[in-house]
Amino acid sequence: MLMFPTLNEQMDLIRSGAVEIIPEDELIKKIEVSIKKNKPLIIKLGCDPSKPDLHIGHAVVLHKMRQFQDLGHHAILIIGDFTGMIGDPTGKNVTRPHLTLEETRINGQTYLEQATMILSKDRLEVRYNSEWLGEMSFRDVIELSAKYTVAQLLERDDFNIRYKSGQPISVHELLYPLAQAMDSAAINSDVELGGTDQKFNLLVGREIQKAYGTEPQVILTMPLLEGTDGVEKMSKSYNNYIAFNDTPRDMFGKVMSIPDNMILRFFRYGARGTEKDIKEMEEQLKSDSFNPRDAKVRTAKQIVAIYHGVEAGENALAEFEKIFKNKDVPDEIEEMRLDVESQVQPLMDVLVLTSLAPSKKEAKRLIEQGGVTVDGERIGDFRAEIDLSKERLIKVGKRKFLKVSGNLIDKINGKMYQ
RNA sequence: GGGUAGGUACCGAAGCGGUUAAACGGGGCAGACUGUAAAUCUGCUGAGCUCAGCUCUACGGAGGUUCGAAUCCUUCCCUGCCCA
Repeated sequence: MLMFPTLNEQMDLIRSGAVEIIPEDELIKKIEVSIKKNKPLIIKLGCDPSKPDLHIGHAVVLHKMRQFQDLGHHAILIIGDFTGMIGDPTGKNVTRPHLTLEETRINGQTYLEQATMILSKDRLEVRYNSEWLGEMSFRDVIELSAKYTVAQLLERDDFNIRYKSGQPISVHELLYPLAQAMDSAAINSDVELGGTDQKFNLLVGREIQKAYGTEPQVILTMPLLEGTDGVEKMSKSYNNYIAFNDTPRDMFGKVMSIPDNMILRFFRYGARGTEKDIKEMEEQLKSDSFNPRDAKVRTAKQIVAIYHGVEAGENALAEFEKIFKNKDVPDEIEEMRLDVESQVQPLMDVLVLTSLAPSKKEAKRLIEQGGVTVDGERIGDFRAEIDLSKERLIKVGKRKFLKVSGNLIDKINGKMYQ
């Protein structure tokens, strides 16, 4: 038999880090009923499978979902395979390309794999919204859209801005919030989680649930974590993200690159810092004798540990110190063998063939700017050649390392020598 | 349906017949510096080559005028706004 923590215990944990809970008293009531009837709440989190690469910004809300699971509630992850075909309006004036159902399905699977790095697999249900949205007839859609008005939809900030500034809004984009709201009605969610940018959509869910005669969900919003630049929100398009699938080394380095004033935020929302630890770090950062770098290291280690384990966090730290403090080379460097007709190759070509540079022009620039090192020796002449008969260590910029060697092949019949 | 304003490189935005691979800003990359992959400063930022030079591709698409077009003309596509 399940035992739920007390109301206060639940609320303390649920409130921590949340921006808004609307309306909070309804949540309290729901939890009270849940404890009394010993019945878990249904917690909804929708995800957009058009972008299957999760980053730490997405993690904020997943961590919250996990807390609900730990409290004994039932998590439903909705993969928006159907809505993915529409694409959530991003506020950008470009309407995004639509994906096919198959594509969104594949992405959804990838998404799930990553999400379960944070979510528990117990008390987790995964639903695809094509299940109900795909079944709706045009009549159903009209019925649904009759329950909401254009003016209400235009209240949404990004619609509003686009409308006022004369940028296009397609009708299907307007329909998106309604589709998402339909999900809530379909699964009877008690609580829906989302980033603060989702507030509008989440609230529409309440209205639509009421319109279909079910108890409205409570919405809980989490902040949007800024990216490594500390300015824009974390997003792939700003290239300021830390992906779940980043290597420990990259993850660590990226955390180390955040501005000092972001340390606490990353610690709380990215590293899952407890209230107690956050307080402690806050005090430390206030003291002059404390080096903010140490707080960053702690945050970085903890974040790496979530995705790669504690040991990986320690190793990443060691590597980082090696590369940047001691300007040394990392322990593990990727190796690559190139098929060549001659062991002596122009360095520029090698850079392009190994994808260290995207084009020969770019390779030339890198060399001329002194960004390329072979076996520790800086090469300044873009015409330089490199002998690949033994393994060479090429370094491009501060943090790209590659061991390259040549693999002689016969041009005529493609046979390998060696 | 009528009128009108637009569509420029990764993004924003100049240019409105030649000296424009296209000002400026952001972003990105490299170098110096640093606790730091932060901040700051400097440089670079379409591609290929027999590389202080040459060639090709590029200003929504397709044609045309011209010695020469992102810039002028025709036409098509896309978008905003106003009127109906």
